[in-house]
Amino acid sequence: MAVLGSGRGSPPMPGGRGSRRHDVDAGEVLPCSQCPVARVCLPASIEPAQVPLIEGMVSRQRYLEPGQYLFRVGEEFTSLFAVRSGCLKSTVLDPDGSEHILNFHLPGEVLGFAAIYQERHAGNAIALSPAIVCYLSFREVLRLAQSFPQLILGLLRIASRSALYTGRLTGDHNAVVRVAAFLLSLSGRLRAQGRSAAEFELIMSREDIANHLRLAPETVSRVLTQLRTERVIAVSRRSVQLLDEERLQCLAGPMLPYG
Amino acid sequence: MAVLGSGRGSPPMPGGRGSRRHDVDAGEVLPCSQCPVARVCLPASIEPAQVPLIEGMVSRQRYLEPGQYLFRVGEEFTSLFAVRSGCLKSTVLDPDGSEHILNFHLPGEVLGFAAIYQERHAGNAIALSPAIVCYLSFREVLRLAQSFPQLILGLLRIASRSALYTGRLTGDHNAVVRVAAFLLSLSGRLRAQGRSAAEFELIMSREDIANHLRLAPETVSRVLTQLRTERVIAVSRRSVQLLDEERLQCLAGPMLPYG
DNA sequence: CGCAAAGTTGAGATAGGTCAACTATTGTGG
DNA sequence: CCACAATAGTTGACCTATCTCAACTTTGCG
Repeated sequence: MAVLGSGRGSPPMPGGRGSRRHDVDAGEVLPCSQCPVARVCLPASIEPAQVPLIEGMVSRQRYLEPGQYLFRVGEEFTSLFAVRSGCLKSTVLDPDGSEHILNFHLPGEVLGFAAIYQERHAGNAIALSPAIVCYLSFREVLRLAQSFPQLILGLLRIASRSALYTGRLTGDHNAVVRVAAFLLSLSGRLRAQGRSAAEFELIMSREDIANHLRLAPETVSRVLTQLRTERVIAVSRRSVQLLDEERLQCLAGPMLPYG
Repeated sequence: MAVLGSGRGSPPMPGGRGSRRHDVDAGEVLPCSQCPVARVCLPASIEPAQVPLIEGMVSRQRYLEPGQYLFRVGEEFTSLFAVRSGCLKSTVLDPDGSEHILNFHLPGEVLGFAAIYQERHAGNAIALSPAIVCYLSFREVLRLAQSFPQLILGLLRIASRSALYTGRLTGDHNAVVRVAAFLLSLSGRLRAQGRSAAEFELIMSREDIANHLRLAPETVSRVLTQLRTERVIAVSRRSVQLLDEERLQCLAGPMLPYG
């Protein structure tokens, strides 16, 4: 289980350099009192009295450096994970070896669901930036769920939402639509975190975006350039500004940003 | 919307005509004692004592004619559904109106999960053949889940499996791979039902297959023809025979059939 | 400074889509 | 029972979005 520790991650992953940079950028660390679990799982108002119980699920926290694996294909599934800060990507692995990025996970989001079915992780999860995650012991979650029906619902809702999102992603939309929808999705999720939604940094590489959207990196690049040319966005390297959100919405098709 | 209009269903829904043809073909009706819910939700051995409780979830059953809608986009979500016989397709609807077939549901499978998130159905579910489904009152399911932790796990596993499947579907595989994987998936699921896995009828139209696999119907047709030419399968209209399953596996990439 | 990684841009190749004609099957009504 | 119409599927020819390959630029960092 602790294969994870490896330096800073990936197989190729050329030793991440300086460990000095980490001032936990990537945004604020969510206070544990409104740990993702609580915020996400419990619809609307969560009674303060429940918080401690919720926190009972969090068996530990972990700090990840960029490129470090949170879990790997085939590992035993024992926990779900909630992102408190930073960003991760999670993948599924086709047995033919190719890896698809199913989703990027921002603070407040929960990952690991794909593993429930086979009780082993069906893909990898890798930090894209310095990140802090809570471990949610699945056994404990199930135990607590018996006392808190809301929790069951919450879990199912998360699972349902992600299935829905993935389903939509499946759609045969063209490159512009996909990229536009992706930008809006990111923007919306950042807004949900109370961060700037109109101007933000892409935490992931073009290649990751391309993989996620099932496009060639070159295509992503071209589309971004095109959008810039049309003054819909401003992009330079990883920083993005949405200039004409309405038009972007329009390009994306009225596709829902995330749910 | 619903450009899919399968003959006798669709939006206009011309009250099911001839109610004469139905001898409940489409295979056996599963005995309620091993209703999908039990089989699917409860891993491995289900204690006979639990069966009645499980059955407590089944608030009603319903018979559907081909083309009939089980639920429609936007309807309030109150139940999950378990297929006892026949076959259904379930879709998600992009707000731009296009409809994707997320999955086909054979006996023993459960549908409706995508609706949990928004508490309304995010797509349609339509019978492809005469079908019988159980209604699983979601409220009741949640209630029972408190007494039967296994049930929670079961539900999450189903949700997880379908997310996984959809995730894999997302992959950018070419037409041959997709069709091959699709045939194997069907075959495997039929086998799981104890039905013939090497020779079966496609219950869905080429158009539905194409939509599901995100291809043009013509492409599906061409691929099938190609596979026939290469003696990997025999097809004629809707009947399929897997002649060289090994080769088919190989074409599909070692992609897992369903889970 | 200089290399390595990331990103951009261009040109040509191609898988699959689109359009359209054609065939086969099924159901309908005389 | 036989046209006829409607639906489903097949096949071909062409078109286009995207991929691939490759050169080039920029950035980050030792």
